[in-house]
Amino acid sequence: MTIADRKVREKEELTQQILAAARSLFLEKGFEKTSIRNIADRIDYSPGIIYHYFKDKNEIFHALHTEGFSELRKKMEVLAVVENPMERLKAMGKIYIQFALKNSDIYDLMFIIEAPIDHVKDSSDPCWNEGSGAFGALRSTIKSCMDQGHFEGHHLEHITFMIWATVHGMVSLQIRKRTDIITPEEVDGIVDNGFKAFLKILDKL
Amino acid sequence: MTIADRKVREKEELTQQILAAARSLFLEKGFEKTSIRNIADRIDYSPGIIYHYFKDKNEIFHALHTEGFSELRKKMEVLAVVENPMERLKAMGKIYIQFALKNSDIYDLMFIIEAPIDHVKDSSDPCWNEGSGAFGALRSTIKSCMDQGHFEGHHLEHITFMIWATVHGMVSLQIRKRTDIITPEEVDGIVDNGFKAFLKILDKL
DNA sequence: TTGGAAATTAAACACTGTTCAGTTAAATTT
DNA sequence: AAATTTAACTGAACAGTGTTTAATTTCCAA
Repeated sequence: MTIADRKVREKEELTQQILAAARSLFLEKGFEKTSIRNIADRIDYSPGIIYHYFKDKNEIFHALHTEGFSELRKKMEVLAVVENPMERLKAMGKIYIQFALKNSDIYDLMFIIEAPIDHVKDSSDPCWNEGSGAFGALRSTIKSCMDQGHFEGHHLEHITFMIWATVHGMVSLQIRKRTDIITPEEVDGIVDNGFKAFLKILDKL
Repeated sequence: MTIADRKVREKEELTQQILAAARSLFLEKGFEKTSIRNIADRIDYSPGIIYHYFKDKNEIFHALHTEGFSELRKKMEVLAVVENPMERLKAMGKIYIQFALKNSDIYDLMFIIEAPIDHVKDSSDPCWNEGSGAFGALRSTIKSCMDQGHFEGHHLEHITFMIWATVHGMVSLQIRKRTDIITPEEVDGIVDNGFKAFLKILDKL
């Protein structure tokens, strides 16, 4: 089986090469402007080969999308040590913002870009799971907050969505350069300051 | 001058024709998938002619972008009658959400799409003005709220950004189809419910 | 009617994602 | 060792994109 094994390994290696090239090109130029030919050029193969490893450009998108979620989840894992759910919630926001602004192109892929994202609707995607996913962690943290008496009178799903949306709104306005105008003087800190204002509000709930 | 006048009129008419075709195609297929040739086909001209009326595709984008802002401003104008600033703020949110969800492609253009939007950074764009723009209205309404004692301890710019981001976050997640997963059972009402939760919070501030 | 300016076109350029008939090389069978 | 099958890979092609430009048509003024 050594030959078959090697073949499998080689195939896996080329898959990874394609993804690595796609990822780096994507970080340089963005998803839209990264072409199949760009990727092929970088790994010294012809454009056609990529279609033997991925159905189309969107499948590459999907692979990077999944990568992004598992990275975000990894960053969230360290928060397991924070016992106080309210403190944990705040820390999650901070980490989320950090992740989004430091990996804005991947965040773009995950939450902003429009794409034939059938798989995004796939609820079985692990990133959404209660146990393993980043969003499950958010929901269950907020649940714990409610168990402690916070967010009284609120529906779990609604408040979860609202909190997510607030943080997403801030970072996505920043990423898509819509913050420059409302506060032309202090663009850099606007997300941080907006988040601080949000925390001040959450503290009262 | 009648001939020169007619020429000017004709030129203006073709400009409007191009914009009308672009707008309708754009609403059908989205900005990215609307091509210069599509627009030219629809008005029975050759593709080249468009470049005599607009510098490039982005200038068409710009024109529609500006249109969108003046429409939003128009919808906001009716709120001048609402005396209570807190009530006015809530009504603004409702109208903003309505506008975004009913004109999601234009909203896309205004706040989500990535584009060489040099003009978006142009702070002189009337849509941002204190007096005439939609954002000025938001800011000054929140200022009035603060004058009445709301949002105590908050910085005007920060709370304005945060409130805007919250509403933007909700509609943009909806528009880009990221809501299906967190609440697969109730997608339709999630923005409304999230907004209601937000209002409940604002009421306490 | 003619000359020139303005409006419009057609063709080209360099790209894009994707497909597919071939070539090439390697593995299996005879 | 030779023949055959299988898989990997290529390169050219297709239909599309935004944009430029040389040529053409249209139209008005002298």
